[in-house]
Amino acid sequence: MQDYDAAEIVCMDCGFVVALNLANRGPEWRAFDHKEYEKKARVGSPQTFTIHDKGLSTMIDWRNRDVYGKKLSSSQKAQIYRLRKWQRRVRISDAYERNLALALSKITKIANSLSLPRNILETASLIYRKAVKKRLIRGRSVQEIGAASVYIACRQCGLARTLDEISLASSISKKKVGRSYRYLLKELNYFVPPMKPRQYVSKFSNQLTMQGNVEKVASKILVAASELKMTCGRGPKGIAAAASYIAAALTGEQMTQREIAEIAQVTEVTIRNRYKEMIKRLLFIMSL
DNA sequence: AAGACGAAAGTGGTTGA
DNA sequence: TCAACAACTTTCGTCTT
Repeated sequence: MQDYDAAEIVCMDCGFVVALNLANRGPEWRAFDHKEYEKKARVGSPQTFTIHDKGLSTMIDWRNRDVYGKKLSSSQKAQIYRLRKWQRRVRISDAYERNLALALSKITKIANSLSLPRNILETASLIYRKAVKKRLIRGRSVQEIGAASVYIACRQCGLARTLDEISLASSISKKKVGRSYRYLLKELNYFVPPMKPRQYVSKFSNQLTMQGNVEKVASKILVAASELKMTCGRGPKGIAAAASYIAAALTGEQMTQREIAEIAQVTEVTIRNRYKEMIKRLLFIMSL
């Protein structure tokens, strides 16, 4: 996955940055509202769901000149003026378009502040479009639905982002994001599998700047743990944190429980409980 | 002195009557 | 609508390195 805004190639499994400094082949601008969009749009830009008309519309130049650069006669000028007016009306005429333009810019903002890869942004935009089409936004906050779309997009792509992070980036309370999230899932008939601990592990090890094999060991522990049916009914974060802790210890990279608890957003107690269970079971298996 | 440990009470969200 | 409930957190005193 390529993230042009951050000029990175990002692994969609774990969010790991594979390469930096790509050439940006997309448009060099971003549009936050329709006016700005009109100023910056040009032919040949790639299609994207993040702009309300998918970046596909034509636009009439504002200078009153013809293709040869000659000034237009006054009757031509008047005609062009009328054409422009109509085009404006056609493009952002109804509430639908206006809503979309606003919401997509909000979604872009959230995604950027979380430095999410481009395809998450596209997915979130697509989800939002569906929501609008089904008239699910009526009487609801655009921001809330936007934030929820981003969250769903993350979950669908298996990127470990918590409600907290989304709520922080969008400055909308966790409760509201969660509510809208469930609402969208229900109304759009989406199914989102619960987070796998595995996905958290990669996130943690990135944030902890641990070496690659710590992550590998942690994954192995998780596989073993889930085979032992130890993962059901438990919060995936706690399990992932515990696995990371054990893996770090095994590879001689000793992390304190607090350090892991900090970035995993669980308490040391939870890590302790999980990892004690795991150690017990794993040792038992190994002694067979 | 810092980290790890564990008991006990508290919290917020889900479930089932 | 409400109480029971499971998972997790908070708090705090004690043990270990």
